[in-house]
Order: sequence, then C-alpha cells, then structure tokens
Amino acid sequence: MARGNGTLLQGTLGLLILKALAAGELHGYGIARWIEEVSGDVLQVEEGSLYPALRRLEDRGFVTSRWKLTDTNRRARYYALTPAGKADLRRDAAAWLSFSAAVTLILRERPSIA
Amino acid sequence: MARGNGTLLQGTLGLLILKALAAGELHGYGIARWIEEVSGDVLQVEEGSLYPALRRLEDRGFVTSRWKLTDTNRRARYYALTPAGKADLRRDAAAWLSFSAAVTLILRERPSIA
DNA sequence: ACCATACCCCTTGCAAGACTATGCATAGCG
DNA sequence: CGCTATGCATAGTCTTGCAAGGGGTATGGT
Repeated sequence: MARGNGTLLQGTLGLLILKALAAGELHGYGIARWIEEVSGDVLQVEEGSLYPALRRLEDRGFVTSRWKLTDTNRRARYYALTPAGKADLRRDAAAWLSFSAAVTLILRERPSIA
Repeated sequence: MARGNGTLLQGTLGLLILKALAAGELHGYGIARWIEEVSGDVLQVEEGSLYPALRRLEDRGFVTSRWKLTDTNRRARYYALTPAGKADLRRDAAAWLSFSAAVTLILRERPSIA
C-alpha cells in the first residue's frame, strides 16, 4: 500500500481488500484497480503487498478463493468474503474510523502558546 | 501506539509526537499524556514505542533534546522541534489527512450490487 | 517511618506488514 | 510478431509498534 510514493500504514490494506469484496467476488487485479479508482488514485496498491495480504486473509478465514475465467477470457483467482470476513470488516472499519478521527482531531489541534 | 488493546497503525506515532511538540518543548511522559488526553483516551502511547520513536526522530534531525528539571522538580528529558521537524510535520500531516480521507471515503462507499 | 502512587527514563527481542525486485504467463491489437 | 494490459506469485529487506523487562525520584497519606 502506498500513497503515491512511499510506504504507508500497516493494517489498512487488509481492511480495504475486505471492503472491496463487500459487493461481491473479485480477483486480485480487480481489487487493486477498484481501490485506486474509488480513492481517486490517492491510494496505490502494489502487487507485492496485495498478494501476501490476500494470502493472510485467507489463512485467517476471512476470504475464500477459486480459479475462474474473467469476462475477458482470462484465468484469474477470485476472492470472496466469508461470514467471518464480513464480521471482521465491520469491526475493523469501525475501529479505523474511530482511530482516524482521533488522529485527525489531534492534527487539527491548534498549538496554543504553552 | 495502541487503541486500548492491540496493535495499531505504523507511521502515525512519529507524526503525533511532532504535533505534540508544535506548541513547545515537552518531555516524553508529557508527550504521551498529551496525546492520550487530546484524543479522549482513544489513543494510548506505550513507553516501549515512545522512546524508540523519539530516538528515531532525533537521529533524523527532527527533534533535539536536553535534560531539564520539571516544574515539579524532577529530572526529565525535554524534546523540541527543529526547523526540519516543523517541515516534516507539515508534510506528513498533510499526507496523513489526504490518506485518511481517502480510506474513510472508501469505507463509507455503499456496496452496490455488482 | 513507610509505603503506595504518581512521575520519569530506557533497552532488548520480537512480529507484523508493506515495499522492491523479480519472475512467470496469456489475450488482443496493430 | 512485438507491445501493452491483464493477471499471479515469491524472496528478501526494512520500518515500526509492542511486550516485557530494567532503573530511579518526589510526595502524600497512614
């Protein structure tokens, strides 16, 4: 996961992947494109981050996967949310919103003259 | 950095520390208390994260430090922003706000029937 | 006098996860 | 036939947060 150039926050990639799958099954490449598109290209998804992340999510039982042909006649691995994945998405999304709100609040804090 | 219990997002601690110092010099303990207070106790700062982070910021030239007595007559190490630290704070804060806005946007996205 | 509770500093070792670099393969198009 | 977009995957590196431990000092209550 990157924000244009450098490294970014650990923990958000898994969350975004789960979110991408909320609307239905999708393959890795599609997930990456979806995240980039919906974020207005603010977020870039590196393949070297994506596939290990998918593997982790599958190991944890949050997604399942299967080979299928795309509508453009290509072999691709499709991922789908499990019930546990849905539950985790809800939890983590709530936690992230709370966390990011707290950080944003702090960053907007006016430095008062100590 | 923690959110009550577990692990949280890498990359934000340094930023929050710099922000804490924006109003003037502060010691480690004070930085931690400030972050917790301003966040309404949503964010917890572990000492095992804090001091290594301060060390890194100093190595990078973003903060300087010196021993001083607190107003309660205690020996404490005070940290202060350098010009480079101020510049980094501006950059990273902007990047973070942009990033978190993008993630939040995605999370609020309605899953449409694909 | 003593003890609990804040206050205050620091290190080692570990684990998680994102990135770079690299490699492979195939469909469609000019 | 080569180029581009589509697609998957791994090995190695690096950063960074955390748990678990180690110090020490001032102050107030009992």
